[in-house]
Order: sequence, then C-alpha cells, then structure tokens
Amino acid sequence: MTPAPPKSMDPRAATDLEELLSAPLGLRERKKLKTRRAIRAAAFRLFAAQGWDATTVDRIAAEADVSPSTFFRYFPTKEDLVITDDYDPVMEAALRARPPDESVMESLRQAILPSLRRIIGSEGDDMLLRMRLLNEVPAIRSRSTLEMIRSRDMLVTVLAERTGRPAGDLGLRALVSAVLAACSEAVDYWSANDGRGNVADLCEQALNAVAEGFSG
Amino acid sequence: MTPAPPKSMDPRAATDLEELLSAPLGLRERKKLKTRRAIRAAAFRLFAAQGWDATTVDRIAAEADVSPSTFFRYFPTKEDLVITDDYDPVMEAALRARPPDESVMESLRQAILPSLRRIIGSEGDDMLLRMRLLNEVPAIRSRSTLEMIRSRDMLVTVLAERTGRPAGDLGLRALVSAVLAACSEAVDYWSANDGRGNVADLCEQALNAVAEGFSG
DNA sequence: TGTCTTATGACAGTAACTCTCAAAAGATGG
DNA sequence: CCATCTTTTGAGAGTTACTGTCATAAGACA
Repeated sequence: MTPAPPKSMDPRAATDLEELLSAPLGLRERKKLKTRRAIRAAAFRLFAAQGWDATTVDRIAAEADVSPSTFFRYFPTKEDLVITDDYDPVMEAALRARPPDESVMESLRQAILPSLRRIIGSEGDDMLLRMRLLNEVPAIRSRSTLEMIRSRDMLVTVLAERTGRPAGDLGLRALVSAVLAACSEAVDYWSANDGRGNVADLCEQALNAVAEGFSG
Repeated sequence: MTPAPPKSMDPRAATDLEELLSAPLGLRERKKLKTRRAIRAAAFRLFAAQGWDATTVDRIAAEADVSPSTFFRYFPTKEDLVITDDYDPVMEAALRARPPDESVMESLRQAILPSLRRIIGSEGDDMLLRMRLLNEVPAIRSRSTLEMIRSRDMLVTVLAERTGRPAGDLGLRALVSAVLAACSEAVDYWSANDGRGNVADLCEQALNAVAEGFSG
C-alpha cells in the first residue's frame, strides 16, 4: 500500500553529489543535468552582470534557452538557484562516523570542520560567490536560514539518537544551534574578507571565542 | 544640504512603545494608530480563521476597510504584520546600563533576560500567537531571522564600543550569535509547549546547556 | 475662512510563481 | 525499424504580492 517510488527523479532533486555517485546515466538524465547546469550558469552570469533584482526569471530562462515553465520545474524559486545545499549528507555521514562515547561538542567539531574543509577545497570559488549574494540579498539570506534550520534538525536528530536524549531536548538544541551560529559567523567573516584565510580555522577560532565567553 | 527631517512620521514607524511614550497625540496621529491597529486586528482575525496563505492582502484591506494601497503604506510586506519587533531598544538600553567592567557574557545575560521577562509579562499572549505563525509559515520564519541579525548587530556594536574591539571582531560576533541562538531556541521551545513555563528560565537553562557543552 | 500638508484610494503595471494541456522527445518491447 | 508508452517541455492563462503615479479628501494651522 506504500506508494510506488517514482520511476524518474524530478530535476529539483539532482545534486552534484548524486551526479558523481551514479555513473551510468541515461540520455534523459544527462540532458536534465545539462539543463540544470545551463540554467544556473545563465543565472549567475546575469546576476554578476546586472544584479539580483534586475534579473528576472523570464530573462534567465531566455538566456538558458528554456521556457519559464521549465525554469520553475528545475528551481522552485529564484532563491533556490543560490542556495542548493549538498552539505548536510556529508556532515551527517561524518557525524555518524564518530565514536559513540565521544562528547557531543567534540563530535560536532569533528563532523563540521573536516566537512567544511572538503567543501571549500572542491568548490571554494562558487561558494564565495554564493556567500556574497547571500549577504547582499535579503531574500536569499532569509531562505538560507531555513536551510540552516534543516541542518540543525539533522544534527540534533542524530545526536539525540546517540545520547538517548529526546529530539526535543532544549539543551541539545541550544548547543547545536550555538555551534552552528558560531560557524556561520565564521563563514560570513570569511566571505566578507573576500575568502582570505582558511574557513575551517576561522570556524575553530569562533568556537574558541564562544567557549571562552561562556566559561568566564 | 542634508535633507530636512520629515514633519510627520510614516505609519510604518509607529510602534506600541512610541505610542505609550508620546502622550499628546494629534487627531491625525491617533487616526493613523487606529488604522494600523485595525489592519493588524483584521489580519489576525483572518489568519486565525483561514490561515496565512488563504488570506490575501486585498481581503485584509477589505476587512479593515482600507484600500490595498493603504495597507502597503502601513505594512511594507505581509510578513511585517507578524514581525514588528519592539524589543531591540529595550535590550539596548538594558545593555548600556550594565557596568563597563562586567564580562561580556554577563552583560549579555543581564541585558537579555530581564527584557524578555518584561516583554512576556506585558504581551505574552500576543507573542505566543506570533510565535506559532512564525513556526508554521516559512516566509515569516525567514523574515524573522533578518530581525535577529539586526538584534545581533546592535548588541555587537554596543559591546564593541565598550570593549574597544572592532565591530567586525569575529570572536565577539560569534559569541553574541551563539547566545542569541540559544535564547531563540528557548523561545521556540516555549512556544512549542504552548507557553508553559517561564521563557526567561528556559533561556537560562539553554545558556547553561551551551556553557556545559562548550566547557567539556 | 483659506491655505498648506498629509493621508487616501483608484488605477495601471511588474514579477514571481501555479496550473493545465497538448506536443515533442527519450525509453522500451517486439 | 516501428509502435507504444512515459517523461519532459512549452504555451498560455491566472493569481498574488508589491510598486508607482496622480487626483482627491481630510486634518493642521494662520
């Protein structure tokens, strides 16, 4: 009685990660990926040239040679062009790989920092561009927060399982949120300084500052 | 050459706080305030009855007996109906009143907790209603984050002045963000539990949990 | 009273979506 | 290679949040 899994994935679900993992793609899937890339590339070209507000979805669609309908099939909202966050699965895997007897704080540190390092290593330039838009455009900034909430929920869920605490545990949620807030400040700082310095190091620095502040 | 200050305040600036402070209001100002209230009351009535999405701005305007143009003159966006955050000035005053030699953490605590207590005491019911919408409607949730960023910036600015650190100081920003994140979790928790318990106490509990987590 | 300022409403326009439907193009079995 | 079945696409119409302009109405003030 469970609904049958869809035969084809809808284009919104495609991510760079999945793309790398599933090697033999049919022509259809390859085309979809290509379209997705074309749309995003066109959009970023236009954003760079004339800014966020001045770039309409219709114009992006035209530039990418698809119909506006198709645009929305690939990106449900304009903001989704910028957000697309493939990081959660990476962090989740990293977190689950930590030894169960480790302290919550240390597990979080070790789940977040290496993941961050990997991401910056592979797509740092794109990320910088995104962060810039993210800081400039309120609409995007808003949306990205929702992504952050998803990250928080994921981390809380995994940690709750591991420690036997309920998923609604206030202390756990507060801790995770605080850690994410600090890291997010670090990323902000990094992008505000044009990507100078190492994000992971900045992140550690931010976490240490919080620790100091809280301890005395 | 500086532009002359506007003779009358635009309706969007009116807040309950100012209303209480400025006693002798002209007829015009009283009418403005009344309109503002009427619009918001109408909106909340409709939200309660039929939900956020099903309630269009046109309908709200009709219910409040004003034109849609007027609606937007009072509330630049639909979300603004719910957000309106008069808390920053209160917190700022509280923070500035702290002795300069106090630790950053303690000052933050003492700026936030009593302010929270006062707010809940005076308008707790309204706040609960708002928090519920805030958690249910992504659009509002998004917007409220921007308000939180403003709060953060305000706190960071004041603290930076006091400690002589630059306003961009990563450590300071991280600490403030972490504290706000923890408090925000507490408020979330409170509203998720239908307002049972004392927000300020929950907030303290959250802060303690973060402190423990960070210290080991 | 008359004048000056401000608030309002009517109206037209834009841009981000949503929905529906028919046509085009990839997949599949013979 | 053909026929059929499924998925992707584009066209078009509709909705809603929001912006800008302008004439008019209503409060302030001398």
